[in-house]
Formats: sequence, C-alpha cells, structure tokens
Amino acid sequence: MVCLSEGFYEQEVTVVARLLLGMRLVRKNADGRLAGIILETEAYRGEEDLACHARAGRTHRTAVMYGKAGRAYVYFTYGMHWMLNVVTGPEGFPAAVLIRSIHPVEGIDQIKSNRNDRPDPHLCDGPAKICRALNIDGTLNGIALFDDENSLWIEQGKGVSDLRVRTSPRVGLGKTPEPWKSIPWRYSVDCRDLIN
DNA sequence: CGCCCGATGTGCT
DNA sequence: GCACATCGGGCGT
Repeated sequence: MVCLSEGFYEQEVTVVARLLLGMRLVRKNADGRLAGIILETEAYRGEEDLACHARAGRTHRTAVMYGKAGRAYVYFTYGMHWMLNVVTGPEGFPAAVLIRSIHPVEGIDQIKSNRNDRPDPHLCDGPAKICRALNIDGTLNGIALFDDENSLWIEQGKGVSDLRVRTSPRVGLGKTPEPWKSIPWRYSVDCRDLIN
C-alpha cells in the first residue's frame, strides 16, 4: 500500500475532496491497523467561505489550516465530538477537507467495540463517529498524513468513477449565508459502488 | 424511518 | 454569552 504524497494534498481543496473518495484512511494502534474506505467528504475553502472555521481569520484553533498541506486538522465541537480534516492547498491559504464517512475494512472487531457495537451501517457514517471508531482526537492535530511512520495516514485506493460521485450542499451549516450554504462542496459515493 | 431535543466544552464576540 | 462542520435516544408514523 502506498501513502498519498504531500504533493497530492497541495491541490485545490475541492479537487482533493473529490479525489479522496475511494482512498483508504488508516489508523495504526498497538493492536494493528484500523482502516476504512472514504465515502464522503466536504471542502472548506478560505476566509471568504463563511462555513469555514478560517472565516474568523487565523487563530490558535485554525492555525493548522494555514500551514502546509497533508496535515490533519482535528478539532473538538459540541462539547464531546472530534472531527478529522485534511489540510490542502498552498501554505498560507486556509483550506481543508472534512472526512464525513468511511466504509470499515480493517480491524472491524475493534471498530465495533470502539463504537459500542452499533449496527454496521452506522459504525462510521458521520465525522464524529469516524473519530470515535478510529480513536482519533486532538493529540493527532497537525500530524502528517503522507507518512506511514506516523499513526494516521491515507493510502492510495482503487479510485471512483465520476459517474459514481454525487455532489450536494455541505451538511449542518445552519445559518451560514448564501452562496456558501448551498454551494455543492460535499462529495459522496455509495458504498455499493466501490470496486471490490 | 423521520423529527425533536438534550448533552456538554470550547472558541470567539 | 452563545453558537457550534454532531450524535443518540425517544417517540410517532
């Protein structure tokens, strides 16, 4: 298995969000590998994107998004949930891809245990569920995702045809104004359309 | 399955 | 203070 390169993440955030579909998110722990195929992503792009955390400018929390591509941006929200994002684009421009859903393929027993034995379809079908399932938290903020010497990375997958990719507005934006509320920067593929 | 709502801590106004 | 890139339980359909 081959890690996606640092250069891969330097592309435009919407391109990275699209291309991450079908790739393999891998978490290494003491017992081995936990992994899943990426099924759903969202792009967050720059200070002008009023849904992006960087809308408030550079702060302690958002600093990672302004840094180099290919690093994890992991943040805490709603008092109990962690979210995993991938920093993209040139250094200095804040942009990141939120990983929203994966299809578990390695370490499934431990993933089920981490998820308190939820039914299969709901093991990893949400950004906070993924972090719980793979034991991802703020200690991984800033980690390089193109290096399999680390404990979290993304590997090359089989790829997904454009015909299988769905786009739609991003989820959970609440009062975010247009055009940001409706811009179709959510990318998804049905698990059944993965090539096995 | 869908809708409603409470949980619970942090960052920014 | 309050909003928040969410989740899971409860209850109605």
